[in-house]
Order: sequence, then structure tokens, then C-alpha cells
Amino acid sequence: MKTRVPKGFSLERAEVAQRLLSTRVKAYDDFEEPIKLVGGADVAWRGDNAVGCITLHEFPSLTMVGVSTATVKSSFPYIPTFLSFREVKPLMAALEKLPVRPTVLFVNGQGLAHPRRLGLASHLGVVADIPTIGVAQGVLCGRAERPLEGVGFVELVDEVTGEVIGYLYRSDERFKPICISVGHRVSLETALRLTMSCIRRGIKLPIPLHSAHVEATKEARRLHVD
DNA sequence: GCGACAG
DNA sequence: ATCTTGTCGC
Repeated sequence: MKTRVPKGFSLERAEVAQRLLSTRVKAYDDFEEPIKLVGGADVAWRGDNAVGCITLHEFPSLTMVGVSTATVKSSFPYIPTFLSFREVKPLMAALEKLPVRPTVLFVNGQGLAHPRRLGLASHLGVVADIPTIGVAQGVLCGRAERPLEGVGFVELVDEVTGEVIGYLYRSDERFKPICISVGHRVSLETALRLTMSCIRRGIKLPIPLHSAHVEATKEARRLHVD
């Protein structure tokens, strides 16, 4: 059975909610230093079941020291710009199972680089009140300040307001650039710097996200098919 | 109307 | 996202 928009749910009102929640995003550094623990958050699917996963890694070694997964029934379909309504629940559930929280959490998706400034990373960061950085494998909105050639980064600019909403970053010629943006309680510069320090040779995503994806997928495959 | 569109 | 093995290339 396909997951549909809940009865009585209005996308127009959801947009209003996104703009409202977005006003609570803190785009400046507000976390304990020095950073000793970072985390990765991702969701894998198995039919209508969502597996939220959070991994914990020592920083700066990035050694994985913990994993938490939580499986919940899908309650919302995938609709571009409304991804958080589908994935915040499983991630919150996985977060609540952790004995300790990471100082900063990388989230698979956009942060402020979203039409109404509330991508999954920002939504999760605000409701869980945890510092987050959004790292997506593609752009949802905005355009590169200038073409990104080879390795490096360029600013992602909102075509309407002209504001810098993130960075496109490529660590290896073979990869398509990743999109980095502020999630919550982290400045854009810190988001870029921290993401770069968690990148390892041959792997496109920062290690915490790479690991969270592997662990979430592993757990999802253990579930029975619907 | 047409194309784009995180996961 | 997910269904899926090998294969081409740096």
C-alpha cells in the first residue's frame, strides 16, 4: 500500500510550518568545543518501513564508536521539498535511543539550502535542538556562484535573494559535487570546514554519513519484505 | 505549459 | 530511496 498524504493534511499549511520552524534555525556556532564526537544520520527504506540510523564517531580520528537504529512505519510520501515530513520521525527515534549525543550531527539532506529554508537537517536540528550540518548529493535550489572545475568548492547562491545558502564541494574529480549547508547551531563556514575534515580519500561523503548509510541499509535488508 | 526536483 | 552483477576506467 502506497503511503499517501495524511487526510486533512495541507501542503500549503506545511509550507507555513516550514517557514515558521525556519525562523528558529541558528546559523552560527553554538556547540561545545573542542569537538570530541560527531555523528551521521541517514534513513534506509524497506517497503513501507523506514530505518533511521545515527552513527557516532570519535573526532578527529573518525573511529566509529556507536550505532543506533529505529524502524518505524512510513507515514508520509516522498515529495520534493517536504522530505523532512517523511524522515524526521525515524531519525528522532534513533536519536532517542543513543546514550550520548554527538556534538555535531551530519544529516543526509539539505539544511538551509531549501526553498523555505527548512531541509531535513534543519528540521531535525531544531526539533531535537542539536547542532546539525546538511550534506546532500544533489542541489534542491540555488545555483553555483561560478562553475566548479576539478577539486574544490564554490558558493551556492539563491537565485532570487542572492544570499549564499551553501557550498558545492568536490574532493575528487570522479565525484559529482556534494551540497553542504547549515543545519542548525553551526555557521556555514564551520559546516564547510568540518565536512572537509571528515572526508577521507576515495569516499564522496563525510565518513559519518557514509557509515550511517551503510548501517541503515544493512539493518533495512534484515527486515522482512512487505 | 515545460522542466526540475534532497531521499 | 529501492530492484540488482558485472564491468569500464582512473
